[in-house]
Amino acid sequence: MVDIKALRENPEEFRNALIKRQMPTDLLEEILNLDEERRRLITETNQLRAKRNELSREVAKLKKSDTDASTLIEESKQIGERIKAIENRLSEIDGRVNYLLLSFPNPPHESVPVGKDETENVVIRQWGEPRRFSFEPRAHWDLGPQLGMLDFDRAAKLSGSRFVILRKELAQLERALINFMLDLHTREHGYVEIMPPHLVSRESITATGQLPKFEEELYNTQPDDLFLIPTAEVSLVGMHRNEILFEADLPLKYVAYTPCYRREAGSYGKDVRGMVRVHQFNKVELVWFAHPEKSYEALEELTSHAEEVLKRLKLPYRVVELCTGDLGFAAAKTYDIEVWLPSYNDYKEISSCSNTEDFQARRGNIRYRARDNSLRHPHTLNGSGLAVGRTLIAIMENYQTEDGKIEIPDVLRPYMNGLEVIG
RNA sequence: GGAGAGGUGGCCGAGCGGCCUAAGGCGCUUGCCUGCUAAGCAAGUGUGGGAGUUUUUCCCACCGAGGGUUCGAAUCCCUCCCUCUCCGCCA
Repeated sequence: MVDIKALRENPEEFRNALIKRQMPTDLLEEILNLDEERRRLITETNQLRAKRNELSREVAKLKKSDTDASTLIEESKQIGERIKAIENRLSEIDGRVNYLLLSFPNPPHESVPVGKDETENVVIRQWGEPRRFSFEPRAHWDLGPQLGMLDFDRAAKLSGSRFVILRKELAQLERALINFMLDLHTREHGYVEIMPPHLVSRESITATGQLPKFEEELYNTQPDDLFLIPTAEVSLVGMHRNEILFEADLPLKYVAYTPCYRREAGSYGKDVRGMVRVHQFNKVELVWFAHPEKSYEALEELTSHAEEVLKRLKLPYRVVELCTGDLGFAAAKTYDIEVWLPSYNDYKEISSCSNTEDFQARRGNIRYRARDNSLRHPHTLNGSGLAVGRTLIAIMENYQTEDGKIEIPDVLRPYMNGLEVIG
């Protein structure tokens, strides 16, 4: 959530933020108009309340001295009615302003390249070389079923399209990847491992920014109105909702493995084959609560932690900085990590690392007590470390052999009982 | 699902119609003292909002959430949410 005070004092900056994001600016104008009316009405009710409080004190005095106070009481009553009338209008405005503020995207950081869409993202660095195959490489959606280890048909029977069943060594490899990633981040990168709930309340998921604007992307459960998390970021950030942290404890670094559930409502034509885009996938997620002055260093560090997974798996990747037009709603700055996929003959997103600055902390009322005793919002960062399903795809396709088998990357063999090849 | 208890500042906890401008303690900050640390002593320390000033300030709201009663609510009434204990069911 943006800071209404900052918005009021510097509307031009926020208007530019919307323009850079290729978004209409009408919600900004509406907020400014309502905010002005709101402040006028607040001033008015404050004055009326002050008057009423004064009358009340006098009534108390008169009653003590057994004097008639009916005139004052009558006046006080009338003031009460006026207050109520204004309050009705005020709560209407509050509701609307709040909704608009919750719908306002995070302004991009000044370092973010301005651009209209994903074609203007900037490649920052590249690691490894795509493998040159001496044969025609198979796509994972051919290779998996051939091995009898990916089953899209039965998954569709169970749940519909965009679901997948893993079998045998491929299921085991998915589990190995999860453990490998968790071990790396907890043992070498200093993260605290969390196993959080996958069902969260409306309030929790509003804090991270998925609500109120993107409800159609979420699975909602009734009658409890709980949401299946689209990413563990929701649970990890939400953990500290309405809390006051200690400055000395920052940064807090969490890692969690969870499944992620996404309706993929707007993506009917995209990635229709295979398990690149499915409604349920596993992910290991990294989240930081960082000191505001150190959050951009933190973003570099977090991104490097995600990259380290790919380096150890020896999977070629590149890091892309998203331009303003492609930036997610809650992010001030984002690096996407893209892994090489032979089936796409291109790099494909496998991690997205973002600094949301105080955007989520504000929405979630997460603060910390600074050394001078003041309260401030920490910055929150999140990144996949990594999307497990897509990592599995990358291994299948990049490590495949001519006879349709899959070599197991060295670092995963201890997690596979020493197995070297699948198939 | 049933019965009971409870939700008050960063934390613990008192208050149960106007003297609450929320006691007291812990913690935290600063200073003093001090081989270091700890202890001790002193002072300070709630949040949010509005108006003004940009140094000093004034006003309003907030005691789980929302309604209600009242001239006036942390305090009384209603609804809801959450936590804990016990019972039932259950992996």
